[in-house]
Amino acid sequence: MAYDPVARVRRFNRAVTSEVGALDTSFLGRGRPLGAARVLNSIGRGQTDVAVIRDYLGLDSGLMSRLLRSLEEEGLIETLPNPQDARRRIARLTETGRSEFQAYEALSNAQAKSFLARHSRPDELLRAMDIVASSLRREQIVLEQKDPQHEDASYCLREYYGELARRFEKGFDVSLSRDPDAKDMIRPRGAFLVAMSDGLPIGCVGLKGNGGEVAEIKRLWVAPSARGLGLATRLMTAAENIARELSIKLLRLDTNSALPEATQLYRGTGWSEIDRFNDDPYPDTFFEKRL
Amino acid sequence: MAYDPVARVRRFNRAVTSEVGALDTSFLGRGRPLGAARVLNSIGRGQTDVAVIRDYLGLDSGLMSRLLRSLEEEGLIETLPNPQDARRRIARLTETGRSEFQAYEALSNAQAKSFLARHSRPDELLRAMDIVASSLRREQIVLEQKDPQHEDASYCLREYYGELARRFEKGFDVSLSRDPDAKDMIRPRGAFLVAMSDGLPIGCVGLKGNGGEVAEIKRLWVAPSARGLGLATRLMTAAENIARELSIKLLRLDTNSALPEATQLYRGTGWSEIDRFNDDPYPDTFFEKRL
DNA sequence: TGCTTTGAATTGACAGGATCAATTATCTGA
DNA sequence: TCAGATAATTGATCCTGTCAATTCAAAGCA
Repeated sequence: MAYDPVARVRRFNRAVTSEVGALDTSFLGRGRPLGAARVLNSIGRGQTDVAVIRDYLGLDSGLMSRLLRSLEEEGLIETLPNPQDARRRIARLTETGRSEFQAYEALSNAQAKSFLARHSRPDELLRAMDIVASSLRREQIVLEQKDPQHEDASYCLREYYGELARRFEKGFDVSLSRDPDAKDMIRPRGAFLVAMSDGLPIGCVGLKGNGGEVAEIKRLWVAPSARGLGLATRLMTAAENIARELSIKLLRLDTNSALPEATQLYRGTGWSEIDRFNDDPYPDTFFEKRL
Repeated sequence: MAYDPVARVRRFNRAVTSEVGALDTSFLGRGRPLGAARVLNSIGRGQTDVAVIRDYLGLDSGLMSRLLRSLEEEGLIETLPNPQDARRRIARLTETGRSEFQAYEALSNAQAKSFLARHSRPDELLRAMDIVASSLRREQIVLEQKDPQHEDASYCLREYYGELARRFEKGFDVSLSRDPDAKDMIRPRGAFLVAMSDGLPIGCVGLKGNGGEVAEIKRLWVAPSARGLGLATRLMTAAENIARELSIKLLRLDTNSALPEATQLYRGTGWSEIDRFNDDPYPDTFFEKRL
């Protein structure tokens, strides 16, 4: 019944190759070749290390060097040797560069806004774009340890609570649940991992310890737009590895049968079901894993 | 609660610009620059008119000329003047060119397939890619008059019936409905329009006439991946214009209150609700519009 | 400490892609 | 029939991206 999947992927590829060309030339709107504009943008977005930018943009080192030189001649950036390693160089915007970067930002934002404004269901469109972007850049998803009160972490937690509220028959009220103390999810007692995809938080997991040999896995969540990429497994593996580093011998977790994909994940990755070990009103299924 | 929409659009843009670069170089896998490969592909996909290809790929005419020359030197294509207009040229594949094109096709298909295979929810991903592709190329959506029994038309109709079955409480059985005779939706009695987006049918509408001054609008459908682009309005306007060409004075249609977006569209575009005018078991709301 | 190896950035050389302007051939409409 | 418009080609030129050679600095090792 559905159209050939391969044809649909290729249609997508054609759409982006032809539209991204147009997107590129719009960067030329300020009279600067695309390469230079991309470098300027990376620096403006906070990258300072030349090698990191080169790597991120996939540029040849010779070309990178020339692009930096031309931006320098325009007075937009200045480069200086990295104090830690004098072979490397770091770049930063000058005052002029900062305002030029702001001009690009304004253009890009306006373009993005007008793209959304032309659509009468922007939420649907954004959801779709998130799915595609996460999938295209799945190799670039990085797991970062963050404070559970960090903005990215609390974004994930809010999304997680929202999803529980939708999926549990009786809803979900975090104040009735055994909300873990943030300190228990920070080293050395535990950890909190956030999966970041190009600046967007798309998943998280908490390792809640008490200094002893038993710890709990909490708050495993993957954004709907990032499901199917194996991210939950990756988060769990990373959390287990941190637990081993912290000399934890036994991990436990609770979950709810209204989240069958989670239960299935645990069963498939070496967890075994155990009896209830707390009086939290929400979970109905309990697991442990010996490390 | 949701992340800044503009940031999400820009994240998408970064994802495709960086991945499309990789996609480009993969085209180089056969030792031919991207431009030449794209031209070869367009010709292989059935485009013959050089100016049309140039326009579609957004190439400079000088560059296009050189690319054609190099493909000709490789023995992959031959060009000859357009018999209708000797200023223009048409291009077609030679036997060698055809097999080279097939090699590209095989590579592209394999790449698309492996992209999907890396995802454990390919249907979700495809749906998202369809939404994005339709939105990016909304300007390129064309409405074509087709026989209702044409493959693209019947694909739309099957999807349409499937959607009715899902949305009507009692389901939908086309054999119980007043299925219009295909001949009534072909000129000179009527017409059937299919909205095509780069080869994929994404919407349709039927104009069912009987040779007189009254006709009916039937089978208005827009693919879920193309909603929000104003396509339904565009299809309706086109159908009305064809009706005027056919000297039709009054249009009628029936619909169901389970499809509120349709009812809303009709109310907003000059249709007025009337009494039931047929005994079809499915519709419960009826409209007419004087042309 | 001196030596070798490795890594980062720069520079020159060069192939190829992209753009502009001029030219030729052809078509269209007055 | 002729002026103006359009399509393709060609030459000139600039820019981009790549390769290889060079310089300078860091890291590892005897």
